[in-house]
Amino acid sequence: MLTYSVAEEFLKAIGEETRLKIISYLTRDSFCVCELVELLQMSQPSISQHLKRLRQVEIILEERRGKWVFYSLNKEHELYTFVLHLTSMLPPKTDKIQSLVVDGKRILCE
Amino acid sequence: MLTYSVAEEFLKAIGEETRLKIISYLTRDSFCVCELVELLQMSQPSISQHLKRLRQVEIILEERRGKWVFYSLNKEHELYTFVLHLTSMLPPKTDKIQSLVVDGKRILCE
DNA sequence: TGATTATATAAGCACTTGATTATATAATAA
DNA sequence: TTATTATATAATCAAGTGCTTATATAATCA
Repeated sequence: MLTYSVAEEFLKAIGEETRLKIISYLTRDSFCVCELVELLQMSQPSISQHLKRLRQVEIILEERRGKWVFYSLNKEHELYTFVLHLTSMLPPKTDKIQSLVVDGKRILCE
Repeated sequence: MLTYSVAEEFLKAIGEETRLKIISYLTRDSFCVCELVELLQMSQPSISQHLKRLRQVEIILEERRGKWVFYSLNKEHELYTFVLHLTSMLPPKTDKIQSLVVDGKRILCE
């Protein structure tokens, strides 16, 4: 059972356009920070700060692989299905991901 | 289909402890402002401002009856079931409502 | 080792938020 | 009509938000 305070924290964490887009991307696959920078066309510090906010409510998980840190959705989270329900109502972000793949830039930082 | 911007606005509107509690009360019944003031133990202007915020995203409806303005959940809202899903995970607010009824204060302003 | 790449963090700043106090508006009661 | 009750709005202010720029940390490469 959630508390009202925890629900507030969670909704504030996901209730921002950039963070909603990040979550939407992560429903498709896991991505490293530099890929999200490319997909969202925002500065790296800004993306890192948004990821931190999402990490704080534990809706995303991080995993370092060499130079890169990959982020994924936390499928064990109490509100994971709730998040999926929401993102299912939002425009899918598949097109931009496909562009990355086609351009051979699935990891494009270097 | 929602837009990311509309989803952000909506989550910001419901993502606040007092507003979540208001919504939770409204899943049980409709209430006038003065009842919500009593239930939530907050100032009348503060409650009115929270109600305004919820009205702006149209998740609640208002209806004047004499001196009182009653608020209810908008069951036609695109995100109504989403909201019910969320409140179902939060502690129910039935006890406090029952106290009002027992005290014969279901409309206690005057 | 030093240079490069990837990511995180800190400081600064404009903007938003949520409370309070004061006041305006709307309906009813005397 | 005037007084009272219910609700909405406005002004103020401290705290939070999200961006930018600058810098720190972490891993890899030459």
